[in-house]
Amino acid sequence: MTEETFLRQYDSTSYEKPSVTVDASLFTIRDGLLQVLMTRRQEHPFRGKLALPGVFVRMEETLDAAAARALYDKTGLHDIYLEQLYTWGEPGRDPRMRVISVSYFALVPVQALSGMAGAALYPAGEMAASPDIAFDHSRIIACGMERIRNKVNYTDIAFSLTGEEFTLPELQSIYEILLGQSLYKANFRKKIAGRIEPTDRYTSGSQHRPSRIYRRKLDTAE
Amino acid sequence: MTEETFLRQYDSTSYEKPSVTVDASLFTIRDGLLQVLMTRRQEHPFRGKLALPGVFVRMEETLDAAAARALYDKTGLHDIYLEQLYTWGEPGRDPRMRVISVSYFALVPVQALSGMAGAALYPAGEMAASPDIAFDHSRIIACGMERIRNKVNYTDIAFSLTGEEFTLPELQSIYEILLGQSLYKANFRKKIAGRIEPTDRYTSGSQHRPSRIYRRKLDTAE
DNA sequence: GATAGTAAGTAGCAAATTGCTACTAACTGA
DNA sequence: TCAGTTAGTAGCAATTTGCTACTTACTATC
Repeated sequence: MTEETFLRQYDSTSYEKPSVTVDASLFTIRDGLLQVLMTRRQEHPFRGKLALPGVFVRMEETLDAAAARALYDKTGLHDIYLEQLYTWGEPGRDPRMRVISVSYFALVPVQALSGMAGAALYPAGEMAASPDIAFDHSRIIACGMERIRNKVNYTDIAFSLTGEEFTLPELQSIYEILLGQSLYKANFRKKIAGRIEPTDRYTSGSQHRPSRIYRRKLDTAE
Repeated sequence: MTEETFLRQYDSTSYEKPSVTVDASLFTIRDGLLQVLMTRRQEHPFRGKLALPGVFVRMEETLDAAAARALYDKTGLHDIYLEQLYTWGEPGRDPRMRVISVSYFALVPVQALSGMAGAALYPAGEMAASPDIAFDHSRIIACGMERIRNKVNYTDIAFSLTGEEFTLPELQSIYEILLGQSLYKANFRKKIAGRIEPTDRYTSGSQHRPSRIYRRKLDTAE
């Protein structure tokens, strides 16, 4: 059957349709590790297993809005960095019915989650490798981690994981965790020098040299 | 309403669901330009406008399979480079009903399309900029071009646009077209040297120095 | 068969970036 | 004051990139 034939015959009420959901992986850095927000399922299927927050897409709602809603329901957070990741549609990925899931990933500084009692964060690396996660959510997390790793070097997503103000050791640590490798201090500083600006303040309280506090430079038209 | 409540109440038959389609942009290089396969719509909506090949996803079919089917219907080609691009779900993108479209892009050497009378290829740049394309397919094409441009440098997707054998001037031209900039011959050659291997043959018939024919090296474990 | 035209292919230097080591600076606690 | 610790800087070597200029190999034409 060609596409034209199929379209001509198609009637939006007469064919069975898949359900569409959005699943969102919210990443943050805590304790020097990339961690991901997960919920424990109360219902069949995969009852008792960890899963990503997800919602069914409403008829009048954009996909982005559905993803934001899934995270808002769990965290109370608005306006966080959110990006579409990949769409998963394997028949059988949900044993109940055909479900097509549009996945998203989000990045927030851990401070933003402080109210949540930190309850639902789990190390992303472990989640990506665990065989004991609901649905195909383990693969989704792995996919998100890979996407982040790829984008760190040519975008500013790392800044989504800091507060407004940060020190360079903090920022470098974020880069290192996302990339999974250590970086040379001097080179790192040269590379990001153009994207940050110093404040005149310094950290204090540590028992070593204080570090200068920076903020992001919103591009002064190069 | 929280997610748990929503899930508990959800019954796969009682809610209205969006339709799910797959739209595929097949790119190739012809006449020194990136071109994309399009069809002219025979039906409402956007009758007479150019659109990407697309199909409704069948209940028992993976998304990848649906994308392959959409292209097979138009080209007769199997086993081409195919990658998921982005999922478009804006309510109103199809005036008939809520349609969520998972887009894919494909890359094929133009020789593979020879049988098709080349009928349906159009310059991708123009399609991406044209306001007169069906649905949001113009944006999808723009998104595909951008993805390709980003991936050229850190993957081998460019090879999907050559035949089995190629000359270095040909390959360089593909890179230049995909990247939208010219490259230095000597540097280009150094960079891809590790990923190709020479045959002992050369082109002939041109009225200048023949170029050596290469093929892709399937990685000999570095 | 010499020569002009053209594109393939190579050499090699300059500039920029990256890899890496080693230093100096600023704080605290003993 | 000194030891411990981390922040921050200097600077060289190695590699990659930007760029120019050359040599090579073919055809067509005089």
